[in-house]
Amino acid sequence: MRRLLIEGHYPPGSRLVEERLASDLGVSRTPVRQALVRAAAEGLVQIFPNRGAVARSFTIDDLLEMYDLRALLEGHAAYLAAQRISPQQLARMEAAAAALEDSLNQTFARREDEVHFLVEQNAVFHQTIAEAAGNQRLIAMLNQIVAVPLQFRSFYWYRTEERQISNFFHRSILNALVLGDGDRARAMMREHILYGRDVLLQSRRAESAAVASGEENEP
Amino acid sequence: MRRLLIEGHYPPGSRLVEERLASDLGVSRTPVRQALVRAAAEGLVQIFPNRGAVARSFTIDDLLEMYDLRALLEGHAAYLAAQRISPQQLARMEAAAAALEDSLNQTFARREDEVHFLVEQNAVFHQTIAEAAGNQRLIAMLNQIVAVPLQFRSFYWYRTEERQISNFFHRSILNALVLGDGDRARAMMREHILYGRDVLLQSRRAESAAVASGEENEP
DNA sequence: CTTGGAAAGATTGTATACAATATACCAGAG
DNA sequence: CTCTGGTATATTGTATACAATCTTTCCAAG
Repeated sequence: MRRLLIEGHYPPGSRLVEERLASDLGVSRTPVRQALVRAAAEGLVQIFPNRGAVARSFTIDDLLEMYDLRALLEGHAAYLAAQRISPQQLARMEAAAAALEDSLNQTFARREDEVHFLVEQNAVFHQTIAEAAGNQRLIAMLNQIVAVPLQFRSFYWYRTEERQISNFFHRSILNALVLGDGDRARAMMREHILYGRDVLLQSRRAESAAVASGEENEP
Repeated sequence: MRRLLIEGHYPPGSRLVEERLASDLGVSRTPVRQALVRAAAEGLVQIFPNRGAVARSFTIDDLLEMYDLRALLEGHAAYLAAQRISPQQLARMEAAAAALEDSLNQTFARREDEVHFLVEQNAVFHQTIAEAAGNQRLIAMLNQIVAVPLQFRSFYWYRTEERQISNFFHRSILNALVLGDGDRARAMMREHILYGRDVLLQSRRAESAAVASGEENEP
């Protein structure tokens, strides 16, 4: 809920003074505090006793940790889904995969709209698998992990080549699920996520290097 | 923190009225609310908007879900630990395993003390592996999952045969870690946990049956 | 006897006030 | 000029008061 506000608006590492948040949101400190406690439990902010909260910043190691767990959990979800997924759920995934493919030939009014659409359809694809796995706690854990890198990975959706590879993985996973082959579904899902991780890290490293060198020789 | 209070004191499914908790703990509603929000984020209680919180009750299916995830996560932790564990950590695990073995021949003043000791040493063994895996988020996730069934599994520690088998698994895991064999460590950890699951479920089912049949033909 | 609805009671959600704690700033001594 | 100590300010932690919402009860009509 407040997650969206925190993710986008407040830069990582910045102090979150309760009174300021309260006036920003037009409420008093009480509900703000609750939201902070909750966000802290989800790992989005850190609360230091008597010293307030800061928007949690994520290092490269943090991202590695999260992607490692995501590969494990989503791989497992895909494995379980292969035995239990319903025709309706398969249809929804099929539609999402097709939408992601079609979008390569579509043109959007604004780049933001396009990214938003891609993130949305991708979420449908992955959430349907988690749902089909039929483990509520698994879903909850994935929600915690998947949400975090969203603030970074927008760039991911800008490059055509990565999108094509991503689409290919989606089709492979879908195919394995249709065949009920849990092992293949898991393997493909793992690769899909670890590939996404590598793209993200490559980009982050390039970014850091650009910043380090002064960031003025860019095209 | 409040977790301990909730686990032991308030029966699952009971309403947690804020004012009552406040007077029980000698504080006002404000900190109680925060604790409830936090506990809800951790899955220990459920909060229904405008209708208050209830101590979450866990069905057999919930336990199956948790053990499934625990096998996945701890198995993964054991796999990672095989490559990274330090001699100090191995020594700590060795000591815990030995303590669990020795306790079979020891006699305790009270049964409660014995169970407490066993749970403690077992926690050291498992937490050291999670720690050696070197993934903070993995540790956090395991803490959430492992804590919950503690309210049920005390019975587990009463039977000699199960304890011997559990000790055997501990030795197998330890041996695999010493050899740096991640695959074996993962396989043994998975079996260890799934065996624990089966024992727990068997007991729960027997319990339900006893309740259903009137619970008066018991020795 | 059952059912609909309104009022009373109980409980949660929010705002505000005050106390406790940490941080920043300034003065004075070394 | 630097370091130490104290005071002032800012911010968090808690308590209490009030508003919003839900639940229960009771009464009347069918």
